[in-house]
Amino acid sequence: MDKRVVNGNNMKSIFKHFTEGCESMVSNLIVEQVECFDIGQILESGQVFRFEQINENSYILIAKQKRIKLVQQPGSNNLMIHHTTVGEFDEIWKAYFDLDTDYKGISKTLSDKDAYMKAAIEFGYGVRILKQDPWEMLISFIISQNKAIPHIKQCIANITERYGDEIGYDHDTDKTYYTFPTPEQLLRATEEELRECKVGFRAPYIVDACKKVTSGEVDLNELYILSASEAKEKLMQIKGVGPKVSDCILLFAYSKMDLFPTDVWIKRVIEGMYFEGKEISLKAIQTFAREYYGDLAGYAQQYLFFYGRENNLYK
DNA sequence: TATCAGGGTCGTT
DNA sequence: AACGACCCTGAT
Repeated sequence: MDKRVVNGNNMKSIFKHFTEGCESMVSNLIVEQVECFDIGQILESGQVFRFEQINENSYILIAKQKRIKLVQQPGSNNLMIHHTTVGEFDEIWKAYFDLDTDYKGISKTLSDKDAYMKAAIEFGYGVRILKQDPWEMLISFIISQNKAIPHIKQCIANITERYGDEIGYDHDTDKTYYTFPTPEQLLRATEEELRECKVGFRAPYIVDACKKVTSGEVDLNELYILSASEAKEKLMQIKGVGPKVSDCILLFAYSKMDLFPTDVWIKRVIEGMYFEGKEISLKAIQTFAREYYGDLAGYAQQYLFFYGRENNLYK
């Protein structure tokens, strides 16, 4: 058994590297001492759509052109990642899972705000904000509008099966998985074909996104260096991308952490917690969040979304 | 069987 | 600024 210990990031994580059986040449990895990290909470917090739960403690995740299996025992600070390597961990997963960010400090600051936030963070202590692919987030959140999460996942799966490249077969789920199609690959899809993927009235929006991204009219790489409001303006040039969808893209792919995507769930939670259940405008919620949570608004949103939706609060 | 809402946005008043 | 329409699906 090949065993290796690597150390050294802000979290002082230790990685053990091992190979298991002879099923494949790709090895597995144990990440030790992960803080504020619960893989189930992270995946179920509504920011990512390409995963499946295998059992209570295991998930398959498709991201970064790869398929990994994640296992974490309840309350454990150890995370096992199957089908990956130490090299891949350093290059890909460390950033993807935002492991260099001090969630202990962030959750402490937010918990001290008020009892509601404290309760939300106690409930979702292991929530993190992933750093995902901009193009995939753009298409995924265009699809998300006026849809339930299981349906969103289904549409995205349909699109990847039809236009992505095969990644491989998974024994646990008995399914074959595909990459998320590139803008060039998805550009080949007609509106009618997209409707066959069940995206409905969003099909022309996806066509428009493909055109504007492949032509360079909207440069997704440029958005990293733009301010949140400038980037938002760019994204909203694409049909079907409004304020909520662009906020999600900028939070979940570009780490613009001061944004506060406001959907029906968050709206209800904020109204219930801070406005005595009275209905207030989206604009008022944005203003409140920006002032109250400051540059931690994005994190607050994620804790509140998970808390509110998992507990069906204020419905 | 019918109605409704779901991580909103667009086009029309 | 307000309002209905919109594909499709699962829950009542």
